[in-house]
Formats: sequence, C-alpha cells, structure tokens
Amino acid sequence: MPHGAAAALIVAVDPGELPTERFGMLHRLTVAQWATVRDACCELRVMAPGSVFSRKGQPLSESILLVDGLIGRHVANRRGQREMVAIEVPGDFVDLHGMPLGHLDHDVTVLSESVIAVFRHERLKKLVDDDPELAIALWAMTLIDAAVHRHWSFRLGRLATMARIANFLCEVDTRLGLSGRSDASGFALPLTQNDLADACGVTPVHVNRVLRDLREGGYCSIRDGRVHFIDRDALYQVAEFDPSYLYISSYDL
Amino acid sequence: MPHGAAAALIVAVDPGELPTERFGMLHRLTVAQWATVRDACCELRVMAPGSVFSRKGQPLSESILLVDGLIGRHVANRRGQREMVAIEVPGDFVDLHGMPLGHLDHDVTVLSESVIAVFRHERLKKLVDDDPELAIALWAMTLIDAAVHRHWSFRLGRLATMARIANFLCEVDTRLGLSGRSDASGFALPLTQNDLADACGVTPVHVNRVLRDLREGGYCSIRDGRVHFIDRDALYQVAEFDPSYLYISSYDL
DNA sequence: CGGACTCTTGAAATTATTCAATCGGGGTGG
DNA sequence: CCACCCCGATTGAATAATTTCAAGAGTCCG
Repeated sequence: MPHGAAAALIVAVDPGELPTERFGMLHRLTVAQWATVRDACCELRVMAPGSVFSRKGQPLSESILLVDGLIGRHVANRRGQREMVAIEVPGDFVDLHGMPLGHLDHDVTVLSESVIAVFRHERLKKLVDDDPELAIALWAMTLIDAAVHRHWSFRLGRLATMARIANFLCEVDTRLGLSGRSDASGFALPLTQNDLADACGVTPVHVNRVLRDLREGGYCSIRDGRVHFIDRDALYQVAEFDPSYLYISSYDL
Repeated sequence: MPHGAAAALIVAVDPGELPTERFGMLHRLTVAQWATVRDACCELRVMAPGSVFSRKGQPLSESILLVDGLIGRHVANRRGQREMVAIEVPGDFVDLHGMPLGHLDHDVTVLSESVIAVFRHERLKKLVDDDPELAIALWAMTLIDAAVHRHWSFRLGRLATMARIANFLCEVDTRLGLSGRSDASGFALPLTQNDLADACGVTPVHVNRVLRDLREGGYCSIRDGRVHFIDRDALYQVAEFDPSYLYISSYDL
C-alpha cells in the first residue's frame, strides 16, 4: 500500500470485544448508561494510521468512539493549509456531533493504529429519545469537547511556543491518564513533529527546535513515539497547565 | 460609576418584549420550538458594557440568550493573559452549555450594551426532557458553537495576521447578517482594538498596524465602532473566508 | 539500492512584540 | 467653565520570535 494513502479498514472485530468497564471520558457516564450505550455498538474496526475516517461535508449516518489509538480532527482550507483542531484519545466520542448536525466541518484522520467502535445514528437517536438523562450526559460530553476547543484557542492565541507545545503535551498526558495510558515516566505519543506543528500552529522546523529546548531545559524528551518526562512538575509549570477545563472533577469515577 | 468596573444590571425589562420572530441562529429552531423556548424566558435584562455576566467556575442556575448587543467569552490564566475564545451576536445562546455542565470554563463579558433573555436551568431541563426534538435542536446549537471554536483554532493557527483579522471580521459580518444587522456598506462593531487583539491572538499595537494595512489595501476601515467595507468581496477573499462551518444552510429560514 | 519520510541544523529574511512617545476625545473634579 | 486625566488610537525604533530556504543524516521499505 502506498505511503500516506487514504487507507483502509484493516479488520473488523466482534463488538463483544468492546470493554464492559468504562475508560477515559466514558467515566462521565454511569455504569448503567455505559452498558446501554455499549449495547448500541454495531461494529468494532481496526484502522490503519493515515487513513481518513470521514471528510468535511460528507453526510454521516454513524458516529465512532475511540477505543484504542489516536485520532485527529483537521480543518483545512483550499490552499492546503491544515490545522489539527482536536486530538482524540481512548474513551472519546470522535464525532458524536455528527449525529445532531448531519455532517462535519472537518476531516477525521487516524493518527496511529486505532480501534474504533461504530454506532449508527438511528440507534443513538433512539437512545437519547428514550432517556433524557442519557441525552444530557452525551450532550455534556460534546460540550467538554467544546471546552477543549476553547482551551486550544487560548493556547494558540496567548502562549509562547514552548509553553504552547508543553501545554499540548500536558493535556494529552492528562487525558491519556484517565484510561491508564500514562504513568510517571511518560506516555506513548506516536505523532510526528509535523503532527505537533499542525496542532500547535507553528512550522515543523520550529517544533523541532522547541522540542530541543524542552529537552535541554530539563522538561521532557520525545523518542520513539513516546514522551519521556525529565521533570514532570517543571513541564506542567512551564506549560502553565490548569486542567480545570477538562471538567474531570465531575466524572463518575 | 468608575470606569471599567464590573457593573451592573442597568434595568430589567418585561419578558414580553422578547421578539416573537426568530432572529439569527434562532432560525435553527422551528417556529413552534421558538415559541416554546420563548415562553420559558423568565426575565429580560439590559447590561452595561464592561460588566461581567459570569465567571469561570461559578455555579450556574440560568443561561442567557443574547437579544441585542455583543458578548465575549474569555479564557484567562493566572498571569492575566486573556484570550477571547468566542463572540456572541444577537440570536446566540451565550452559555447554554452551562446547563448540562453546571459551571463554565471561561468568563462571560458584556462587550457593548446588551439585552439578554434569562432562562432558568430547571425550566430548560423540563423542556428538553419533554421534547426530544427540541433537545436535539438545542444540542445542535451548542455544537455549532463548537464548530465556530474549531474555526477559531484554524484561524489562529494557520492564518497570517491580516487574513486572521479579516477572517474574524467576515465571520462577525456573516453572523450579524443573519439578524439583519449588516448590510452592503458594513456593520456596527463596537469593539476596541484591544478586543480585536484578544480575539485574534496578537498585540493591540499590531492590530492597529494591520487595520491600517486593511484600510490602505482597499479592504475595509473601522471608524466610530463600525466596519465600513471598501471592497467587501476583496475582504472576503483576503480573509480566505468560507462560511460552511457556520452550518447556515441547515437553518430553517 | 532508490525513494520517501522524518529529524536535524544553519543562515537569512520576515513578522511580531516591546518599549516609548504623542495625540485626541470624553468625562471629572476643582 | 476649564484644566486634568484616562483611555483608545497611532507611530517609530529596537529587539525578539518565527518562518523560509537549503542541506544533510538516519530509517524504513519495497
């Protein structure tokens, strides 16, 4: 398969493989709500990195939950300028907003090999029609998404590049931590410097230099698709990271 | 009253003054839905510019709809750095997301004298519990909010400053146009250059220079709190503005 | 081995910020 | 009533941050 192609489902998996335990942002649902939602899943798929799950404007009839891996959402203009406007970690609904809206304003791209759970809109619609509490819970999950967007605007508009990249890393660390995918030594982050540049609104060359500064400044280093903390507290400090926008305290942990 | 103080309700108005006709984003509701929502309004208020409607973290029991004026939402950190992460125009629900979430991750500030309609969460909750279609419609309105956030991330991350400021102006023009508040000559925009700087992630000094470039480049000028088009098409061009992210085509006009 | 992609570094050019100063209008206190 | 003050707008000059252009090294893969 040619590199960078808009590839393709690798393999379909039995939806029974979907964890019965909540993980990540799914902790916002009660145990009963997750059981209800989980039952509505029609399919599990494994997707290859580089594949495009859906494109801006395309009519949608299903939404997906990320079970494992990393997915990005990108806004692009005609000139091919691309900005990553969101990154999804396990436990996130990637495009639940496609259900009320019908189509998306951005592309959805698989950043690293991912397992996704597919939900047909008609079944989700029935769930929320029948259960106003569940509707509010799912609504709230999309609203946290929006809160993260706001934080990204703040990060892009007001933080200097070192703080900006550090802040991005802290967010991913914190969100991955919600599903046990981060520990005191660091976390897996299989992104290229190009991806980081897309997410942080700078050029790849500049990302490279700032990562060196973070490394030489004793904050963290990135090697082999993994962030290694050198001084985690210092990193959070230089990032000016305050996780309150993630609304984690209101999770049902 | 001291200048810049966190002031104050000017006057309460009879909720009967709330228009029976839909305006702006409210066109996304059906006529019947708007009648239902409108009935749930408990109060109309006029607020002075500079007053803070609500602050990050503060528990909320009501949400507001902007009827007239301009309202900004700001994210700030401890160091006092402030970024405007959203601007609200008439017809927008300013903090509907406060209902499912309970508190906000940002401040809500009145940018110019505004009329707001107040809705108690308990009444909104009852509306959405009783009417799944209305719930989805309100949900979708908050999702368009998120789509605008994504566009702001794109704008901040990928557009050069002139395109960035122009793009901001085009967005406000388009959104104000939905309630007849913009015409071929321009539109009222009672913001300071400082506000523009907050919204576009640059310094006020730089905003000033770029506004001069826009003026001398024959795009638009800002005088007396009003944007005057010199060449509206050229402005939209230099802004690389594509309004699809506003989901206007799916309005019930 | 060739090709594609990623990471890395240097140097020059460009963009944006910072610091400093001026100007004008609107409102305030004397 | 008027001098004063604050704020917003404006400009210049020096400094700092970032991009652009160019080149080279390492790696993976067919």
